[in-house]
Amino acid sequence: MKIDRSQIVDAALAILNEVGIDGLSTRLIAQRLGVQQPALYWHFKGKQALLAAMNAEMLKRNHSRNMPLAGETWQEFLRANARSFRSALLAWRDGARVHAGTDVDPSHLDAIEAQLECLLTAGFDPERALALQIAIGRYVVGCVLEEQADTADAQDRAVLDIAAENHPNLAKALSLYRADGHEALFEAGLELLIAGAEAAICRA
Amino acid sequence: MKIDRSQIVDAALAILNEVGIDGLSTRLIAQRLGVQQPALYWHFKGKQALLAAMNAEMLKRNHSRNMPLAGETWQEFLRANARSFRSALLAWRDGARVHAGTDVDPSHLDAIEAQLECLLTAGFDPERALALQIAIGRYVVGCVLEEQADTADAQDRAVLDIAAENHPNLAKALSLYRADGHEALFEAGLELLIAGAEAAICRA
DNA sequence: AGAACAACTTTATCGCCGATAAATTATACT
DNA sequence: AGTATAATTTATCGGCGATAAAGTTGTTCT
Repeated sequence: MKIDRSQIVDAALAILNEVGIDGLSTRLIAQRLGVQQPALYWHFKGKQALLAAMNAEMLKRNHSRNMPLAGETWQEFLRANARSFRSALLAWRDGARVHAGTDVDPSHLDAIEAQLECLLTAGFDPERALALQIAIGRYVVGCVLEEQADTADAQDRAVLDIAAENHPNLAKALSLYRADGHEALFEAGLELLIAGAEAAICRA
Repeated sequence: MKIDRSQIVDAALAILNEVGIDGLSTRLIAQRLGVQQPALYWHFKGKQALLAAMNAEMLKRNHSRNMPLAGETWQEFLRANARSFRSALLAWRDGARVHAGTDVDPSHLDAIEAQLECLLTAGFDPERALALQIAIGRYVVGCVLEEQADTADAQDRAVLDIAAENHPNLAKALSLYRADGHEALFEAGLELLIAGAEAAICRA
């Protein structure tokens, strides 16, 4: 059987969804491809390189909104961009853990350049523009990481409920948290960042 | 040799700083304690439980600003709290990776309650107060995670420099990024979140 | 045709890992 | 002294990422 890099990445992503990143082994991937495990090492230097390729493929498939559109305000673009990034990480099990710990992908530099351009045109100075972009990126990764790590079962939730009985503020907030879910929480933080940027640009 | 949980956690944290989380093995910890590896399993159900204890100890030792002080504005407290949290994660190698993937520590519920109280007094509704706290927490984790993952050597930096030659905005931003460093970047994002919260509360 | 070479996979093996079971020793209490 | 409980040791399991070396396949040059 002859295989190439893209087949390996495809198989690895499929298995990632089935067993999660902790269960993702080179042996499992090779088995799926009908090949012996060391064969993968001809195509990838090591597992780290494979994870980097998986990350790139994840983003390529789902992170579509990485360039500003004509006529789009910077706020609209930042929202769309952040949501697109989040979706891409959420689209695969443990996507955020796959992404974290990969280096900057040089193929995205064009997009970064265009994004900066959009912010500079809006009146940000280069320092603030970069800080804003990086802050949103790190916020997104932090959010998805916790969202995908959230394995709280009924028992865990009960423990929190009992603890909350003596913490009225927490109890109130907790019920809102559960009703709204991860997405509303993500959006709320995203709006904080954008509103903060608006305030900063008005002050400038 | 007789050991207890706190000795194990101490040894594990020391070794964490020496070899990083990927090199942290139960055998290494046991060796340091002059004990056989399965001995650890009497004190901890598994490695996950040990990591949770390490996380708790990390925060206990360094995350001191987790309660609002009398007379402190909510902005001042949020800043101090976020910086304290960040310092605690930075204080050990791969601290953010240790922290990510641990569940909410019930022993911190009192602090969370007091923090919410502080924000509610300032005029936030419970939903926004919780969202603000969570957003800051996730932002901090995202920041430290990338900061500690940043192993870019001279060669990586050179690759970025070359790529930046065709990307003037990126080049400008990059030089600022390198001059200011991780801390300034962290502070900039933190100020965005707080400014956004100020805007939200004024609108309410 | 046949040799040389490169591309790719297999077989075999290394040293490590987390975890469990069962036997063993230490400690504390009566 | 004797017994229960706490704690550790020995032995072992299955699985992991990685490497070395041998084998296979297909192409190219003469």
